[in-house]
Amino acid sequence: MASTRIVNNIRTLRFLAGEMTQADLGARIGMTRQTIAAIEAGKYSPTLEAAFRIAQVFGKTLDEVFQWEG
Amino acid sequence: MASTRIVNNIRTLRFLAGEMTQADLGARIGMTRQTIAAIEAGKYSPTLEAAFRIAQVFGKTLDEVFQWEG
DNA sequence: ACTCTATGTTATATATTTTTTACATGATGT
DNA sequence: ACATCATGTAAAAAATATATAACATAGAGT
Repeated sequence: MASTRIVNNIRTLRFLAGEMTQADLGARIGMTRQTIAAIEAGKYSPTLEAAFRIAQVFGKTLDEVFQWEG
Repeated sequence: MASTRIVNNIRTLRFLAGEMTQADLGARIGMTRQTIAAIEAGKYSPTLEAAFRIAQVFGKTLDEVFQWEG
């Protein structure tokens, strides 16, 4: 359960995108709502490919969506 | 063996960083040289956390190191 | 020719992410 | 009160990433 040191603003981005739901986001990128929830909660860090797909939905770069607390 | 659609310039960055070796890079971020080799070759996409560590070694942002062929 | 060093590659094991299924709760609407 | 919807959460299975160990090759240096 190694909670990651990566934070993200997916929640905010969903809100700004017309209150897009976790399920909607998941459906758009072929991922379940549970996985979206876990990533938002920082339970584990997604695959780079998953991260790219998420960022693309919001038209953002990776670094705009995810930040690393080195 | 689902080869990923993510490309990277780790190889170039290693070269520019004084021909840093795969083993050196791996040691710096706690990863084996085999894993570095596989990532360079695009055999699979790294974890977002692994990607952050790699980018940090070269002082680059994620998007400068990894690009997505959407 | 020999010895290093860096890299490629493969097979197997371990760790981590993601899916699937299921149940729970709070908010909203009828 | 009831139904619906978004979210939280958890356990087990499936998929994927990473480690470890081993063997191979090509290049540089002696």
